[in-house]
Amino acid sequence: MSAYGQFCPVAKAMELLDERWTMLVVRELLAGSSHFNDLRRGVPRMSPTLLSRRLRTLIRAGVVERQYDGNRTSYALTEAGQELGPIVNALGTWGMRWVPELGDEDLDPHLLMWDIRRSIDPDAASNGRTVLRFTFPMLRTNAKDWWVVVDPNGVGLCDFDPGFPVAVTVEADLRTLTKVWRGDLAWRAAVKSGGLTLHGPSALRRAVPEWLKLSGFADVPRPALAS
Amino acid sequence: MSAYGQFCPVAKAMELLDERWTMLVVRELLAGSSHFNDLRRGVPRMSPTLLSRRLRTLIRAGVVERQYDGNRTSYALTEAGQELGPIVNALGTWGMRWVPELGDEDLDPHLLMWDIRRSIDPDAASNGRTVLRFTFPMLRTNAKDWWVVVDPNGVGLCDFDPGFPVAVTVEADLRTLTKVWRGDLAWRAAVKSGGLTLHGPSALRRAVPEWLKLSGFADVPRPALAS
DNA sequence: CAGTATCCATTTCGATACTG
DNA sequence: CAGTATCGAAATGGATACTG
Repeated sequence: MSAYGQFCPVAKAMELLDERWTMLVVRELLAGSSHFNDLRRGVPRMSPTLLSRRLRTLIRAGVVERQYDGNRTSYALTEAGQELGPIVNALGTWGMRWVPELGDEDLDPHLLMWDIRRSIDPDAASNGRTVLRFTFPMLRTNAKDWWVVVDPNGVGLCDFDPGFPVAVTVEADLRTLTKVWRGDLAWRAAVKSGGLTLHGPSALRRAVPEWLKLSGFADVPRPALAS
Repeated sequence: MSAYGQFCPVAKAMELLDERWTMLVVRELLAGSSHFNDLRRGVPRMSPTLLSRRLRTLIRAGVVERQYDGNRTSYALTEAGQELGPIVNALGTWGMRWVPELGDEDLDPHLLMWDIRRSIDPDAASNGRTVLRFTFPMLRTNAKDWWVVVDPNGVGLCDFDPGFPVAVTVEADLRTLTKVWRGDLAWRAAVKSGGLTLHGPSALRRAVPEWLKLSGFADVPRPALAS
């Protein structure tokens, strides 16, 4: 029931790509996730059953390949999948420009931290391990506190205290940090508004914006607003 | 229930754009249709109720504008809608490259003739009105015979004999003409295979390929096939 | 870690007929 | 021409629990 009955190549593409969640799974693969549970973190509200089904559909369509390296399963984009990169990029750019408002429903600390984690350069921790703590005081859930462990070997994300000393704590309103990440709000303005506060030695505090890269779409030029 | 609960701009874009049929309506608007019943011809299997609903959604999203010119309603893309042009294009290109097979279900004489009609240059009829007849002998439906009336003022499409003298008749197998239109099969090869035959004075027969432009995606380079 | 199984509420869509 | 009304069938997906 998902076929359009059209020979038009746009229709043939959309038969696959307009299924709910599919583009977000592709986006997550493009962003570098390759294991099932990593993919899940990029689409936190998707049930594992559905993710599994979408992956199978993408494999059948020749967009994704399943690999068994050693004893882990992983997923990778085929050449066809890689060619969706510019499309996902264009969609994100379009979304930034024309769907700028976020509802409270769109804020998600799990996804935000997952994205932030991914964008941190491991080499930022020049001298050994560095831990950043993020806290969202307004949240009452178990998604309130996060620890990002930056290590030359990689960047880890915990929702529990891993026990290492914390260099800087970022205390933020969820919406504020989300807007900063998206490039909707300047870091400086966020701090000024009180929606974002750093705690820690001032030298380290000043270094935080160096580590914490923003979304790849943060620099998309917004359309001039008509009023 | 169609929201993703993500601040990611790709997700925000797809909340709108991954709804079934939506991209095809946009494609049709980009191709130049602006009236309800013209749009319908570009998405023949979509019910009018659903088209109406999608248009309303697109209007609410700021992608389409409804206009009342004189006594006709028409739809046009806004600036946001125009910016979907490159995306639709990229999707069609991707579809050509990676979804090359067409099922019998994908063949549709209504859509094919609608597309062919659109691509004919009215000025091709240099000396007054010219009528091309298309016939699909294998079809038993009322979609078997078509008349394309090329006139300096525009190109009309009829599924009944308008009564004007016919310059050339194109007799074709539906799949063959569809493949020619998509650029999957060369005109010459189609004729040779017997899937496409022209009837009429040879001077006019030779002119047909000049009038009958192919799909905008016909020239997309196909990926090298692995075997 | 990498998924499957189950199950039902909800949505969605297609077909058809009809209207100002 | 430009839609709306209605209605049932199908599918879709969310939640949750479970498994090798």
